[in-house]
Amino acid sequence: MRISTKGTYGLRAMIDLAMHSDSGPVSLKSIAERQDVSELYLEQIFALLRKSSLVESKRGVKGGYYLNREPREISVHEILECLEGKLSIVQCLEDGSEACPRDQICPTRVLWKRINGAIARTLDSYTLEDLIVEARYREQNAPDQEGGDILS
Amino acid sequence: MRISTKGTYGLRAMIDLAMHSDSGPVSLKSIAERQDVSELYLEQIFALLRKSSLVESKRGVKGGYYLNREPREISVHEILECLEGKLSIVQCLEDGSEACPRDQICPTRVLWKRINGAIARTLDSYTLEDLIVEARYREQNAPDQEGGDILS
DNA sequence: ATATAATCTATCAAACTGCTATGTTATTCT
DNA sequence: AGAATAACATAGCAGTTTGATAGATTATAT
Repeated sequence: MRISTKGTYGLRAMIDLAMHSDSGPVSLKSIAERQDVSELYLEQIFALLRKSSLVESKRGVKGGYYLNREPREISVHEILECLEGKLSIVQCLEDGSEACPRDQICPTRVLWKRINGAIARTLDSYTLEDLIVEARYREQNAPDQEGGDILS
Repeated sequence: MRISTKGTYGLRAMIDLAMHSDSGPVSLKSIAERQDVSELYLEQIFALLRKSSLVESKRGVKGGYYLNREPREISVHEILECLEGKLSIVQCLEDGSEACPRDQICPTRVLWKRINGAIARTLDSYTLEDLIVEARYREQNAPDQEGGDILS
């Protein structure tokens, strides 16, 4: 299964959320603005994150979302599985997939399992905190985009 | 990018082709029967394999396809890329994808690249020959399915 | 000549993706 | 109390992809 915008937006939103949660709940509106994605689409994404208890919410004015655990206690794997379902490079090894009649003789099954394993291991090795560190680093070292105003 | 049936059928078909190419070209009809997939669909798949020179063909009676190289000289990666295009877990790192305006600051990019790398490395480590060995092994050790006739 | 099998082009239904639209409910602030 | 804010819920929808099918043409062995 390829990771769709649901997963990529969601992960970026979680990083954004973590980086802006010093002063209470973070509204989807603010995340949507900073990340330049549809707020309505984010709503759907956060509905899933909430169901998996990765975030909690507070309604009304000054409301918004906040993380339910420390960033270093949240693996990227968890976030993506919550949004995309069990990740598998092929459909036949996916969660709800009906049993393949060829599974006993299929010579490619081993291969797909290895790839799924490699993906899972990579995702498990990253926590949300790791990505926050990465984000902060990039913030500092990014080419200055504000300066663009002057140059035309 | 998830690997679709195009890739999985194609890979299985290549294994099948390799295992039955002792006596000249192998027809798609025979592959389709053995692998239980649509012959017309296989045609589209083999059109791609031929364009990438992984197979060659001979028309007419006694015609069919044959491998252009030895199975151990053909990596699974090649076969799948030929059928699915450059494999990437996310669209933004895909081949024809337009440059992401956020690529300099995106904290998740590293992660996707790692996963793509892990997938590529796994696929590179398998040749068609490896899968043939796997297939022969499974052929021998599979639960006897012919016996089913007797038991109703 | 006939049967076989590749080759080519077009079409298509169903599913998925990436949204948008339209509300309703809860909470804070004035 | 009332207005503004923001989560929550459900429905719809255009565009793309997927997994084929259909029909016709060309090449080759017997």
